[in-house]
Amino acid sequence: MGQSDPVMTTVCCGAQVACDQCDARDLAVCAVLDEDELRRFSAAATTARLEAGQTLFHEGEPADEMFSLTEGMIKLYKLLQDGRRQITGFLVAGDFLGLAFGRTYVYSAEAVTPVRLCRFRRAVFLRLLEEMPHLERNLLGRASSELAAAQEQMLLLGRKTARERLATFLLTIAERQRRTDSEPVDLLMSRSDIADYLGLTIETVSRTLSTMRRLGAIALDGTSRVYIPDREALRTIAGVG
Amino acid sequence: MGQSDPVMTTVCCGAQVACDQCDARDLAVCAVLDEDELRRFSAAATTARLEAGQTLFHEGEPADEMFSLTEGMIKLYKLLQDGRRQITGFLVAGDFLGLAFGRTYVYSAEAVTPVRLCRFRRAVFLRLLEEMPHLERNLLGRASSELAAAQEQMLLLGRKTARERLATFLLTIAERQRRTDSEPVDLLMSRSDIADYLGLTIETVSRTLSTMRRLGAIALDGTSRVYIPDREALRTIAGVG
DNA sequence: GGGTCTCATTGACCCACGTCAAGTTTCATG
DNA sequence: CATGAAACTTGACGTGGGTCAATGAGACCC
Repeated sequence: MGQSDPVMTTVCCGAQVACDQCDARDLAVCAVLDEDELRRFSAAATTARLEAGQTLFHEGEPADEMFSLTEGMIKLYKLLQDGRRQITGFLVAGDFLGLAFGRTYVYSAEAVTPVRLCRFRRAVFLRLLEEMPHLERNLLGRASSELAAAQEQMLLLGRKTARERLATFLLTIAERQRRTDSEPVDLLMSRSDIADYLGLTIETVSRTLSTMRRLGAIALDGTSRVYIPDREALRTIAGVG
Repeated sequence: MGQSDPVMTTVCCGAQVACDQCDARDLAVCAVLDEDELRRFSAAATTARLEAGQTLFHEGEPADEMFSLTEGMIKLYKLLQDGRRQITGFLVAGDFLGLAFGRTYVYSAEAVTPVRLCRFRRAVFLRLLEEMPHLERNLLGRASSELAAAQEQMLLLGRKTARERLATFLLTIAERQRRTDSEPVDLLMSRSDIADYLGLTIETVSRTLSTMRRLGAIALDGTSRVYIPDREALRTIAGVG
């Protein structure tokens, strides 16, 4: 029980990660746990890694596991039978996924970049949830924020123009990366992912970004590095204060 | 403490409602409370009524109260400055609204039909939440389902055609009203509400319903009563199994 | 350095849905 | 049962963004 013992997760895929040197230690659900809780929590977890493009799980599969993302980016999406895809969110370090009280996953999850995650058996996690009220409160808070973000996205998908969608998207990413106006933003995901997130086609995304560049609202360095010289101007385009 | 005492909520607007004769008793969050908890819970609540069209709260206002809808229908929506509106959901008896860990409401809420609700001061409700783990679990389950519904709606708004949107909408309502194929479905909300929920215009909603009627996929009685002769056929149109 | 593969950009054209403008139905009210 | 007023439907037409196709730009590999 010495305070200096690193809390270790079970070895998996050759990757052994100590919670106290985990990038997401202060971002993820485990941030609300005390030392003893963290010990039990991490004992229940295994770690996993995925390469970019690998699938974590598919919509409709039995929801036997839940995950906490510690590194990298994951996209969540739903498909229609003919292949039309809607990306419902991009998750980053600290985000939790797979929480399902139903029996199956309601979306698919795929790595955008290489990722690391903590992995929990569903039943084990639900037991921990009952033992740790902090944890449950934290998850409720997360669910509540995600819901607010989902509603914001419905407004975007239902009522905004292509230009407003792109402006909103860039601002959201810029705020998430906490950069100043002069620093560039890294998109990480492809045009195809952006299109499927914003309810557009890759051509429209490309054209709209080009137009914004021509107008001086943004500058592009390569395909995924974006400079936003004046966020306030972009906010005006985004149609939201 | 006699078991036969009806649990009463505080009088408000002249409406006095006993929990044990409340329509939503088995649907709402209070369904998970034991008798003692219910007593404390209802002691913390007042009841309220709204006429159709009245606003419960506006996006951006301080989120000082939370509500449990016991009767009628409420719509949630967000606005852009120029008046474009996106309805993010229709709530019915048993649904909870106003849960916000942030300081302000992130959407507006307005009565579609006359409604009754239980009303809680935010601080009081959050205290009850800490005392009643069942309640917290129930809210987490609700938030989780709402999130799944929101993702389904993103798929609809981002990727479905007008016809698919209407078919999906009608099926969702039919399932919510738990009617058989031969019984009609009551829409309750206006074409304008349907349009703003599905990311369309009222003209497109009207035209699409007319086309579906001409094709025999639905029959209309007045403007808000819809017969669905063959749900499976509508499911095919909706583009989802 | 050249070949190839993938992803992004750009152009030409098209169509589903939006806009604008009449009708028409419904329903509340005297 | 008239009389509005609001809600809904229908038609004619316009357009934002989709589709299809060609071109360009990296990245990777031999």
